[in-house]
Amino acid sequence: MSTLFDLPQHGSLQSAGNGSAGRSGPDPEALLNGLNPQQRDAVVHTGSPLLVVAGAGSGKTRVLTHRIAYLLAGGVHAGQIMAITFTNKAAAEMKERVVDLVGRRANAMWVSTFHSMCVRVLRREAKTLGLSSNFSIYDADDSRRLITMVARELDLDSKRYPARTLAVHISNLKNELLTPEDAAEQAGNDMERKVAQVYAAYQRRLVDSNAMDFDDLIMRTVQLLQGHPAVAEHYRRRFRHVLVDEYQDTNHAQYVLVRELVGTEATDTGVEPAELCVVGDADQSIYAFRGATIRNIEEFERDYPQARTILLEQNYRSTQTILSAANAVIRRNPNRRDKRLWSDAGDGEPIVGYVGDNEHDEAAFVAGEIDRLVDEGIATFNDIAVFYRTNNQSRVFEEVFIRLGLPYRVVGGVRFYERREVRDALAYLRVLDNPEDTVSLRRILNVPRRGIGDRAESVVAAHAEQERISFAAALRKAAAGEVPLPTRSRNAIAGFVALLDELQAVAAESDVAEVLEAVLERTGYRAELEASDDPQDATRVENLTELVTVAREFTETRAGAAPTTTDSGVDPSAESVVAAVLPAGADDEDAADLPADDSLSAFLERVSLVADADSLPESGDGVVTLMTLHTAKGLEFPVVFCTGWEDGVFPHLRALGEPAELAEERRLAYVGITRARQRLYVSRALMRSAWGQPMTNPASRFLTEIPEELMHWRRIEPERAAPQVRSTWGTRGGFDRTGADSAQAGLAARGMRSTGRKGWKDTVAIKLSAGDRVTHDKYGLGTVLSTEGEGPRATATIDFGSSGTVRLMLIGSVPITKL
DNA sequence: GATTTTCTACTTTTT
DNA sequence: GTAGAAAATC
Repeated sequence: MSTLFDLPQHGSLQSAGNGSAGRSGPDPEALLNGLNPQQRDAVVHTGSPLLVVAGAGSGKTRVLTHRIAYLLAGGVHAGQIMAITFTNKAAAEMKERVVDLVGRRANAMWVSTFHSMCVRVLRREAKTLGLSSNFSIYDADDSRRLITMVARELDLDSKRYPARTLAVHISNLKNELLTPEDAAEQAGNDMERKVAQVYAAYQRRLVDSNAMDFDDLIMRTVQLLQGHPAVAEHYRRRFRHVLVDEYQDTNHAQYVLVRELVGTEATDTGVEPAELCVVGDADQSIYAFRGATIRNIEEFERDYPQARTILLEQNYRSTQTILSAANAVIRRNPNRRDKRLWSDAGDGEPIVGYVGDNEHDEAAFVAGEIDRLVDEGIATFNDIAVFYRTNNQSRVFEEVFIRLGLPYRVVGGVRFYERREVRDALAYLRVLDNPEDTVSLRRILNVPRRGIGDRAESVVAAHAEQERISFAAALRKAAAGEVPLPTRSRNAIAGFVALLDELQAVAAESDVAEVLEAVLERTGYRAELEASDDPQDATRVENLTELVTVAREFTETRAGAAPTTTDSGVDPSAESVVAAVLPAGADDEDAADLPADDSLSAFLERVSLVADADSLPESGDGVVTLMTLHTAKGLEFPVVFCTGWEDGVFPHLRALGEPAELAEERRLAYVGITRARQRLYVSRALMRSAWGQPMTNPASRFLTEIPEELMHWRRIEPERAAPQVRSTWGTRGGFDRTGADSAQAGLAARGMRSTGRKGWKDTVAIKLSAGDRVTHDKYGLGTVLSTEGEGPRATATIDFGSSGTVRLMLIGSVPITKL
């Protein structure tokens, strides 16, 4: 069914690749075949910095890979090229495609994620920075644990200063390249002062543990380059071409890193700035919440005054109908550079809309429609994807799909490497690899239970602090009886220390899989799970077995004479987890810098940096793909179902009052719409249970932003608005009342609900102020714009989004709940 | 120190 | 509805 979209673009890629992959290198001109004029410009541009603004489906990857191939064909050595992506998958794909175009010599390029690239540099330059090259890499969970410990030691109220919040703040500071001292200096309120305090202690503890978190990897590389001109010059001399993908997702630290790598002017020794090419689309920036700043792409021309900008607006993916919808939605975002995607693929099918009574009805519609499309031969299961805003929305679909026997696969959710058992097992390995890794050590201290409780742990921790020794050292002293502890605790600790020594001995002479096996056996971890009658524990055992397989594959691949490509020797049917962990392109000239002789370190680094192991199903599995909108970025499907388009669900509740967040949600809608090639469905539900309670949600404002003429409504909201509901909550019918009347109606509804929850009196009066978010039994979700008057005369003007802006009296019992 | 119970707070998440 | 943490109890 994809014939409609088999445009010349796709064919020519193949021919350029196959025709020119010979040893002598491809003919540069052949690489331009089948490119449109803008793409061609981007490929051949030389000299000044280049920004390629690549709309969805405009052939961004083609431009990048062809540009690299073109450079290579023009005499640039592969070793002079650095290409940076955000995911390992994107890196592997890019390398593979360049290899297809120019052959194996492309393997000498550095194509990696920001983080891998930094690890590589940091390990190599460890001496310069005075750190040990076998540092551990802490992920978000490790770093949150460490922050919890630090906050507890500082006696912070864990309610007022939750570890999560502290972690976010510290991460933001690092993304802005601010040190603990900077943070302390500019702290303006209580939270910021505490954050600065925690940050300082946390950073000290990281260093003590010989560890870096993800943000450190970037920040410390920047510090390295800025603080050591000779090092910076070395890399600048070496990498003459730097390419950055998904530039809209870079944060400030990454932006500075790129600038330092490339250089802005010639060095004293005459090294000119490298050539920079960044590719991205501000409209697809959906990671601001992780620190990405759209500013970097918007201000590129200011950052690099010589820059040339090329716009790619021709889309090779979707029908014009789909693109028109995407354009119409994204146009509502303020302050954006206007960009209009167009296609010559024709209008295609209208966008199908559906309004379900509830989420089950919505899911049933989606399932039924999928069934029909496949039945009628319009699509295969593979062609179809279902998107939702949050992971928990997948459940309804799974239920219906199972009931109807539709094959599906949920992408994302709890990832393999985030599972408790996997992390526990890896923590053991990490302690064996880096005994100073306090977070991992404390994680496994009493896992499985061995009689070392909180009490004993804090005594040891306090002792470590007092004596200014590491936790590991204090633990050994405790085992030797040099720390005041009950005998029982002391014995337990002694047993644990002996166990670690024993495992250490195994680690010294075995490969990773064997060490892992020894850990699972000798700690009794596996035995405990096997003895359990909790069905979840059976899955845990399976996951651990899977982890052993991953380790074994890893060792085998490394042992086999220098693998040449990412996919060599990998059973295509093997779990994606395995594939993701295998060493990628280990045959470049720098392989010697890597911890090649130490398979444990190498394995741990791999699993830390390749956490997106549950990667996407390869096509051909014959399943429908279910995923969040975020996960969908970068993918495409012939048929796409965008579900849950309700204010409060999508856009998410938390974004309703914040213009910046709302804009990001809208970009998410844009991403979702533009994933579809031929058919797009958009649906919502009138009622949906959230947090155990049924909620009525108004239509998503994004839904109303799609021009009516592009839509074909399969089912719309019934005339009488909200349907009769027998539950103890909700409105009774959609009568068009005045504010006062609706307050009366709400009284009844509210009363019934309230008795069940917090009692009647609570609901009689409500205090609101501008910015508050509320739900109204009739109007749904809204944001308070302003309040007027006091006491019984108080009123509030509330923006209910698509339900309009309403002024309500706040007397008696308005059917309003403050969120 | 372990186990059970209660409470609470809920995005998205490339590394 | 549920997972993770804190508090209460054994």
